[in-house]
Amino acid sequence: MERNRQAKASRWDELATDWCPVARAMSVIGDRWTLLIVRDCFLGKSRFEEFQKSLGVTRHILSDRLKRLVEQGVLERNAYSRKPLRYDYRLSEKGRDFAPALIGLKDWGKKHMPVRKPAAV
Amino acid sequence: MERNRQAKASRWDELATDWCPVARAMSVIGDRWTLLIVRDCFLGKSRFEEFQKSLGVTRHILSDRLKRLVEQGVLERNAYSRKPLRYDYRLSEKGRDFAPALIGLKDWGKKHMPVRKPAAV
DNA sequence: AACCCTCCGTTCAGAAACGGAACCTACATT
DNA sequence: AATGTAGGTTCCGTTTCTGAACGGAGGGTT
Repeated sequence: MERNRQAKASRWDELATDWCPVARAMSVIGDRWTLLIVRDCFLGKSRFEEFQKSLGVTRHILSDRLKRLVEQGVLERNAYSRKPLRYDYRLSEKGRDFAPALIGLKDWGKKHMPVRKPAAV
Repeated sequence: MERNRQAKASRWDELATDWCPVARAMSVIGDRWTLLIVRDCFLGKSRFEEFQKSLGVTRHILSDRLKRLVEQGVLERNAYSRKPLRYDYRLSEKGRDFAPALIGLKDWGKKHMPVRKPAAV
């Protein structure tokens, strides 16, 4: 019943209590997908299927990451339809405050990670 | 002999060719440790053992991440001792340019991820 | 009503990544 | 010769992720 992610403190949860704020930030976004979900939110996406199509991540992981982001208060989940009960995910204040960091990453990527074609097949 | 990390393009390498600069940035730092190594570099650390003590990451993973960061041009590896051949790792230009993003993350962590004691045992 | 569609997930098996500990190499110290 | 230090590598078991299929609640179509 309880979150078994909580149950046994992994390296992830250890980061959450680190003295360094960067490490604590990484305890939320320190994986391949979470930050990209946040980015998609900044780009106006808000629904499960939108994220899934955009990222190509497995539904399983996406489901987990969204849950985590909501738990962490980065996203807010609310029903946008009542008849077929459907939820979407939108940035909270905490999430919107991520903008500067995201811009920093964007600028760095833009400057230092030029797109290179995958080696010709 | 060749890097087998290269051999089969995993999800990681796909990110490196993504249209979005944030995604490309994540292809470098999108894991639990890499960014923290970079942070340590900003804090003046430069040697394997220093990183290892600071992060508590396994030597195996640390070794891999350092190699990756050097390949990516974020760090530069140079021999600081010749007699017992020893290397250290220092930020390149590309690495130093990471400062704004790092500061963004630090500010966010500071504001939104208060240190909470690990639940009392 | 029977059928198919959409949305938001969950389940399962196999593959990849990670963690912990021991080991290795090269030199220096005692 | 034994011990220590720095920078890794190897081995192996555990955790996490992927890919693909399945579920279930509702809607729309015929």
